[in-house]
Amino acid sequence: MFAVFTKSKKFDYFLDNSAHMCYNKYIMETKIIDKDIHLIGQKDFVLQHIFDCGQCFRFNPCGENAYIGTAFGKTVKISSVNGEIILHDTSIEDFNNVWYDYLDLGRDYSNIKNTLTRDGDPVMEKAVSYGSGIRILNQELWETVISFIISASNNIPRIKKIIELLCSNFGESHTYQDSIYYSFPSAERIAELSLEDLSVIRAGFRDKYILSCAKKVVSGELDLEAIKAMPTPEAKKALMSIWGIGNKVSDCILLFGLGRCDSFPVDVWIKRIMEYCYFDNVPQAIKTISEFADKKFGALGGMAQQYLFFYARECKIGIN
DNA sequence: CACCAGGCAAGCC
DNA sequence: GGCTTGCATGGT
Repeated sequence: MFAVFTKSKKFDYFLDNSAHMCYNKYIMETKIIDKDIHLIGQKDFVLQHIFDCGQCFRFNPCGENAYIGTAFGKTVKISSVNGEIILHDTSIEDFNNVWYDYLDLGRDYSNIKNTLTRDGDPVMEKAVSYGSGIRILNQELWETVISFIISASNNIPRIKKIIELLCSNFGESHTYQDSIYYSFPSAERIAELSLEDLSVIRAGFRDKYILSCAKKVVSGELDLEAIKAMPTPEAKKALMSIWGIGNKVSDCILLFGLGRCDSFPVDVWIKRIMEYCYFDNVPQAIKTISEFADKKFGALGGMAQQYLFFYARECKIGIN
């Protein structure tokens, strides 16, 4: 005996006594038990691959096979149990409006991996096998801009620490599972701070970039919504007009905040692994590596970049 | 102590 | 245009 529970742009939900069942056109089946949403048969989804490949800085391990983090002002714990992905203590509304897109659940990563390894390239075969469950998160643009300004000449643990301090000091608090979490502070909130106020986050020389960027957004000189609609070259140019954002950081923002999957950011890790795997370990100019990647990976450059980045870090390739 | 970290801006030539 | 240098902070 089924009854229609609710209907969204992405799913039709049916009520079956205590459990809501639904089916989506993209592979997976979804089951809602109490306030937990179970993704059954979700392919190409490994929490460690998604949250430990340096694309986002606000999700952290939480016990065995679980991560907890905040995005779009909402906190969620995601676990992996017996092949099911469980989003804990969330709602259908948040799943549809936030987490479905954030986790990029509408994209077929098997197809992407097949395409990247189609030519039998042993490098991509290996990279894809290491990070088989990677998905590129669709993150909030403002947060991505500031996060990657902070990333410049920095290491991932410290980037995470600085962002956490930024949020806990200046974000808005909310409660999730009896603990307090903080949203990413708005441009308006940051713009009203002084450099001295901001010094508590220990961002070093990047503090002035953060402040300047926030003020540009608040004044309207920088319109992030307009950038979303721009073709990639124009969007990149607009991003690079921001103090503290250069070639590499803008490529990261294009990929992680603007969904431009062809963007191939070349950082020290990517430079090393590309030289090691494709240039006989001979140092190359960043521009050479970019052009090689664009030609080889084309529209899937960003995807390839994430598999390579994860692979390089897992294997410490290029380090000695 | 030096060197490095998901680079960038500014100052040179 | 391309190349060099200083930069805040924390870890090894």
